[in-house]
Amino acid sequence: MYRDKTCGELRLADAGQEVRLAGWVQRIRKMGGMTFIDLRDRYGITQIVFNQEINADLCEAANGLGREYVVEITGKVEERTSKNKNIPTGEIEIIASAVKVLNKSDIPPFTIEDNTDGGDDLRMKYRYLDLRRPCVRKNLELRHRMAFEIRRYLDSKGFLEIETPILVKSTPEGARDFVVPSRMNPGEFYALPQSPQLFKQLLMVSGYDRYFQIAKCFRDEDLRADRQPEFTQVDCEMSFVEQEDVIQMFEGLVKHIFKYVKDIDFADPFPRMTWHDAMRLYGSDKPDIRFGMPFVELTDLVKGKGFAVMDDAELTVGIVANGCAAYTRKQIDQLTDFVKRPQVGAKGLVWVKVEADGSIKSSVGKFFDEEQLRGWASRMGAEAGDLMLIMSGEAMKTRKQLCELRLEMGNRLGLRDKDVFAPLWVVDFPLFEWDEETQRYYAMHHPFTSPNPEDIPLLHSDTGKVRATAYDIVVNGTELGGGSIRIHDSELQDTMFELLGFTPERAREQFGFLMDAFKYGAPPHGGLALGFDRFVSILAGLDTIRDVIAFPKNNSGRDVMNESPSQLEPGQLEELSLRLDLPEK
RNA sequence: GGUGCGGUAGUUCAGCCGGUUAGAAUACAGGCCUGUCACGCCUGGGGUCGCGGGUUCGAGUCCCGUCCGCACCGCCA
Repeated sequence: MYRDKTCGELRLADAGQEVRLAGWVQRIRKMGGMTFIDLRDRYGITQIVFNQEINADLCEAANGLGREYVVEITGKVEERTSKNKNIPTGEIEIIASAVKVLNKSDIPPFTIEDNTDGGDDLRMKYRYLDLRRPCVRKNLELRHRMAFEIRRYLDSKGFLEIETPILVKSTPEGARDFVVPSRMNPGEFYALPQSPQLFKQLLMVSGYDRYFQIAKCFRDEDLRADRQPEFTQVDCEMSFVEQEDVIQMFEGLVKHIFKYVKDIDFADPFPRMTWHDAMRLYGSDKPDIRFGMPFVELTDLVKGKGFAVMDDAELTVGIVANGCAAYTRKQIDQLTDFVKRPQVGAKGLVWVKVEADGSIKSSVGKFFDEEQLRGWASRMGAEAGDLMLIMSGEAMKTRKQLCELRLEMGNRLGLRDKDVFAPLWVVDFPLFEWDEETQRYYAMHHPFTSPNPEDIPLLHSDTGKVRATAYDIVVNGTELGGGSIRIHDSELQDTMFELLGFTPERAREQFGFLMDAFKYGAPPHGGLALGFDRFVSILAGLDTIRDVIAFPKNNSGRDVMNESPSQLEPGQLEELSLRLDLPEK
């Protein structure tokens, strides 16, 4: 052993002990006659002292150390004469009697501390150094503790963790697959799983009525701050359950983890909102309900007054920003620019101020008289000092645009506190989504999602209206997870495939094994998957999941540390019977 | 595929309306300093201004292209 204590554990009570520590040199402070070294490991920092008068050679050796050298220190724990209250070991220091350099280090390209001088790009290139920083380490520690506690909790509820394959069959539905060529089966490919969906349903057929897995999933789509091509889900499935049972079970898990990590108690059940209400009131299927500012529709009030924008619009809808009537022209212009950005894509923004003295000012005074505008204010509940922000256009688009504006106003008004958590179940999702381009229905969730039993008669007559037995759990505007009750009846499954435009042959080719399995006594079942990376990042108060993943990919799906993806040797391609056909540059 | 922002010292950045030898902080090296803990003070080294082309008497600065990074839209059942 190179050490008998860590750099984080020694306290005043240990004074007098002879100890051996090992770690990295965080910082050297040379005072002339004496030298201080901050020695760092995973557990903390301990100050080592060298004194010219006591041991000149040793002090000289300490002066020769550099940042991030790996050293073994032997010495005696002593009470400090001047204590440092900022660190747990700040009451003691080690009077060194021996120093052994276990390894030297080049000068690191950035400083190894929470307030590093390194940019994101550089930190990713030297991720192994970045991971030495306490704030990054804490995120991975949190991730570990959450994974551990989720396993413990689900185990206590009788769930079995069962691993499912990583090399699976490619399916055309859903996200793009990552594919892996099969050497032994030339011209054929595996896919990496987008989720263990089909396997967990098969496990239900097999009678493993409570399954879970902390599973790596893969999707070959473009990245975002909260989207990586490989990510982790807490994937679960239960048999003999209805929607309510699944919601109860995983609300329990989420509450437990909030209590465990944050010591937050949610006394009441999480609120629930239908998908329809979420879209109507917040313009999003994952509303951030840390703050109000719900949408209020004005379509009927604004038509026929000669304002073409609103006359022609399918929907006119607004929000009230409390206390923002004092916004300057410049501030309102900023909001207008915000919604006109290509990412939001609105044509413009109508505003109405109810001034502090009760008078009305607006950008549409030419078209609407004061009485009409007061009618808007009364419908929207705007009072003196409030600002109404109103948008018009095609219904779904306008809702999405106003949703962006609402979140922006939430940010501006400081209503999106990272330490406040507002979980929410969104239920009654539509089963199908119409796609204009291909002129067909797609499964909003996936093709195994069961319709709401009440809506089964509508399947053929009013397909778009059919509700799914599907539910999402949303926290602070982030989709934390989602699930559904699955179809366990092969006849209903056939109907689904038919409505989704699968020929029976194609359905059989893609999902034959599942359809076969369902012939042999499939129990009613359903489940849910939680985005584990997102869960950790929400609890860590981070905007990006990259900081809770040890070795994440960058914006272009590259690992800048090991420079993957990379080209193959020609021999490898040959072995796989593959030839490249790259476009000319 | 698209939009926006960025790329200047090891690092983080400043550099105006194009004009002398491209700066600061930090890191690094040397020196001084016996109670520091973001120690302090002095000195010093360090630049392919991402790359290519263009405009100009003159380009870090303007234009075009390209590469890279970040955020977002599309995409993500």
